[in-house]
Amino acid sequence: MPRTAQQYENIREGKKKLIMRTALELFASKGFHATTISSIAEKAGISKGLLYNYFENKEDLMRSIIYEGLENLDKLMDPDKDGVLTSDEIEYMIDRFFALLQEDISFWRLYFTVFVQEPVVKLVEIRLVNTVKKYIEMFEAYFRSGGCEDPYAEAVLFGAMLDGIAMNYIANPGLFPVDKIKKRIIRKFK
Amino acid sequence: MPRTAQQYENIREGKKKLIMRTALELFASKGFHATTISSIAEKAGISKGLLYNYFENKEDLMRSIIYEGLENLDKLMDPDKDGVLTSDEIEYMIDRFFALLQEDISFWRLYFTVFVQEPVVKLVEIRLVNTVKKYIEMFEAYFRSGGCEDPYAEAVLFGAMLDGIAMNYIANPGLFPVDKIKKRIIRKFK
Amino acid sequence: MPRTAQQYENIREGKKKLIMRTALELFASKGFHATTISSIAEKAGISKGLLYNYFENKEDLMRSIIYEGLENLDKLMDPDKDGVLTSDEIEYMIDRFFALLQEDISFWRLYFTVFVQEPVVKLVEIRLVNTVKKYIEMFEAYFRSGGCEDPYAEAVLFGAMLDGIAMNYIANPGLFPVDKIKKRIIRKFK
Amino acid sequence: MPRTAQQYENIREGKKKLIMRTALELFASKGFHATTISSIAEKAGISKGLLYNYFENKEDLMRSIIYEGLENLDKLMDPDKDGVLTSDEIEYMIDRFFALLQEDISFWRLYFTVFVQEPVVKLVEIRLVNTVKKYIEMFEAYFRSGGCEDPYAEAVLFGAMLDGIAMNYIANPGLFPVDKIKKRIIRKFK
DNA sequence: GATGAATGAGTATTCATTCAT
DNA sequence: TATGAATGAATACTCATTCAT
Repeated sequence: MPRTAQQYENIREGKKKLIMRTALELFASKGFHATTISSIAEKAGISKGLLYNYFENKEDLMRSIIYEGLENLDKLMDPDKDGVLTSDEIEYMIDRFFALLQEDISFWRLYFTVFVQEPVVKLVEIRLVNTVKKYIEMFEAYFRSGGCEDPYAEAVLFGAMLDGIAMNYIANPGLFPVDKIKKRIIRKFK
Repeated sequence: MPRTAQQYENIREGKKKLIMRTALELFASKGFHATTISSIAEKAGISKGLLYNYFENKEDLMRSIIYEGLENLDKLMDPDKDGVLTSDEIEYMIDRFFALLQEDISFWRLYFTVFVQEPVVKLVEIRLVNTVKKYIEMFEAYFRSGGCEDPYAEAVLFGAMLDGIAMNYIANPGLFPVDKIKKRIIRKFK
Repeated sequence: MPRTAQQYENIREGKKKLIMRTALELFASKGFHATTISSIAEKAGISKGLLYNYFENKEDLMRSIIYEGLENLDKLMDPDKDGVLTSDEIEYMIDRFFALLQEDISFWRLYFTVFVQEPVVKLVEIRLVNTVKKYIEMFEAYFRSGGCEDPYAEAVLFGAMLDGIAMNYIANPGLFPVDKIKKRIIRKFK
Repeated sequence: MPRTAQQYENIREGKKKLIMRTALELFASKGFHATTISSIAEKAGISKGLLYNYFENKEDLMRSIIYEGLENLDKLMDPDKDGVLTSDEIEYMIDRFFALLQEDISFWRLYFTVFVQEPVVKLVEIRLVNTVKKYIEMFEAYFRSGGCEDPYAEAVLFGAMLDGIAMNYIANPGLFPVDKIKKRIIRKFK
């Protein structure tokens, strides 16, 4: 008597998450190329072969992780989904941004790995560019409504600053003065 | 025959520069792991074996490139070597920063590769942290002399912003509004 | 309940045939090694596990297919089972040979795969050699009764020719002039 | 002081031949898929890595072997290169055919492996079809000049017979009555 | 009988590095 | 100094087979 379809689905879902989480941590700490499939499997407590039951190959695994992360980002960062940020929403967003940064440093490390570095997976790059573009547009609208003279440049600068903060934070989480920086930003840009 | 020795030295120096320049471009465009020694040798027009006459191994080559880049950075960014930035000097520095960014995009790509991502070469990381620290200190002194209430946080924020700008620039050089951003920064921080 | 047992038996028999037929086609088109158990199961619409309820392993499946094919060959090619071919029987046999060739090209492809090439399954080879030997003996007796001076050589040549025809036919079924060849052979050897 | 270009060329040529000869024997006896790169390297007394200095991959190695074999066939089988066979030439050709068969049974085994079986290498197939076509045309011209009523069918039949003979020979070299068969063919077709 | 998740040994291929010339 | 043939350890990926359900 085989398992029911639902049972199989549950097994698959759990295992997939486990593999993705494990791989995320390793990719983030050692980099994509330096992380071996064997090490992922070992750390996840499964066989190498099983990994290929869930992901076509190493790149597919990487892509899946990034995609899921970007989806989470989308969900959490645009509260009312109207694409327009109020003054309170920008404060909330900055708050969420720092929270996410501290919650899941591994994802952000991977995010920058992809963003800056090697053309690891082209498909991811496209998705990434779109996400970035969407944020810039939201910021631009925000600064325009605030009467800024060059809202596009201000938006790009604001985005770059957030990137820079994230990057410096992940490079040295212990020494980075998160709270002070957060306050300064809110004061400066709200 | 001292001249002959000198000539040899010149040849060596020239070859070394050639290899480093070639490797820098490949590392920056394809990443450290994805760049093979063979491809460097081929692009530089030398044999694989010769490369090992000049560098101990692939990591040593990487490290040499980063070191040289950081030295150039040092030279160009602190004009009078007194570790103190005047208002004019900070404008000059910002100007130089953008100039360097546009002059040598490959180096910056590599810089971020190392900064954000994989612990490619530990020795480089130490050198990098020192450079960053020095800059932050200079910025801090500058903001303190300007009467800023929390000069350290402001310095970190300023540094992060420059990082973020550089990162976004190299991610998409054609679309990044360099000049507008430069103006805004000078106005904001001078 | 003997009927139920019989029904089970029928189900088993049907499934077994289904698997064998499916595997035959895949083995013939892609080769033994390049055909995966997964692909057989998928094409047959069953699970991988079930396949192992019917066959011990991949080789056993291969062997079963070849055995069954050779049995069919035996049945169809020696009408009166007396081991002696009359002139009419040889015409009938040639006719049957071409009919089988056209009916089941997949089996013949597999047959030659085993015959010529890799020692895929040793057990099959023995069975194969016996079948071939039996045919040669029949041919030899036929040519001897016809007064041929070297009936053994003639029989081997005749057998080789049939093999060669089959091989060329399966290599290029569309272009091979089956009917003309058949006529020529009957004229030549009857 | 590096070796001269000629020295390198000699080394490469010798090594390439060694690898091809070794691989031919293994491919022929065990089949393409069942032969591992490791086993080829080991038998040839070289490292696995070196093999990839000479051939792009396993398929490229296979293709190279078949190509070279077909070129040898071309050289040996059409003495005066005019594409026309005289009565003496066909006798010579048959003679050469049997000589080649006995000289290099490994190549023929491989030849049939490719001919009959798995679509190992598509490029080889095209080359093979062309070779076969050329022979058939030569035979057809020969039978036409001899006044045969259906020279094309006769040519195909003749080609098929040679194939069948080769196939039966390699399947069982010790038992196959080579000389008797050769005589019969010459008598029948000259 | 039937399922498909799980295993792990096996394989092709890559590439930094060495070294004889 | 310079070359490139040679090595071998490392790695992604495959697939026949098992087994809990």
